[in-house]
Amino acid sequence: MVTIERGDAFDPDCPTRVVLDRIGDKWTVLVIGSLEDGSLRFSELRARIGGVAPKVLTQTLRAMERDGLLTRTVHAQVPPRVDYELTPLGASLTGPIATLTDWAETHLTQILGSRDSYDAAAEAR
Amino acid sequence: MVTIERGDAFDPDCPTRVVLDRIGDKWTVLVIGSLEDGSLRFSELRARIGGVAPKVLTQTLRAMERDGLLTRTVHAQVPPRVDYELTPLGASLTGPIATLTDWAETHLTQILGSRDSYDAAAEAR
DNA sequence: GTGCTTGGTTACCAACGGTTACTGTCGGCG
DNA sequence: CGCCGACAGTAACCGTTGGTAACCAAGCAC
Repeated sequence: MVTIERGDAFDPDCPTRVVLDRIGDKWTVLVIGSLEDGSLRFSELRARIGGVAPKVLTQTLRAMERDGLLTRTVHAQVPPRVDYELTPLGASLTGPIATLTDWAETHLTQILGSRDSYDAAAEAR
Repeated sequence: MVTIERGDAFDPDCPTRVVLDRIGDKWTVLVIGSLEDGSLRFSELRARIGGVAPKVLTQTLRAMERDGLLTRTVHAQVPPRVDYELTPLGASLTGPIATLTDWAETHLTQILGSRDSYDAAAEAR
């Protein structure tokens, strides 16, 4: 057996890397957080997530749709309306992501502090 | 109190974004995984993590050191020796990351399948 | 002196993320 | 009739970033 020793993702050819890349995408995380409690339309997502350019949001949404994390529903209306909604697969990601954001919130001050002292030391150097 | 509505990270000025950015970095995740069970030297990390360029590894390690996730110890030896080791803060990240990689491994086939059908549909279009 | 090892740094380059501006469509309004 | 505005993007451009290849410094063995 080839026991890939717990991590697996250390092999650049391992597809888990691909998944990690997607999860690692900043916007993906924020989109999932935004859709956690219901579907939203494009412009609502844009407003909810501060500072995202439409092109980038489109790219992110398409990639997520491709990966089966969300569904894209176009309503043939006069002002076009497109709803985005998490699939069960996408919803199953909210758990792990919540774990991560919890960690971030908990250790935020610690990190910022460490960063300050590092910069101060570099300054003095 | 300013209740930032569960997510917080939706404000681009919120420092949690910064933390998410770091966590979202592909290499950071892999470095933490590599150091999980003990310190490693630069070249060991390089070998362990497939496909990382020295420059990028250096950047990643410096950023992590700055954030207090790991310590960098230089031994004044003839062939220089530099050891990298997780701090308690860095080690506390292994939990959340494990959650994520577990998810990735569990849903990998599902994602890959979704991706295939999406591509097939696009092909036919 | 030359070569070897380790741990990087320094050009250099392509690709991607991001910003701004523009498009298409249709209803409504003047 | 003709123009405007809303929505959901797309197009063109451009700067930063990730990545590659080459080089450097220190000391010891030869």
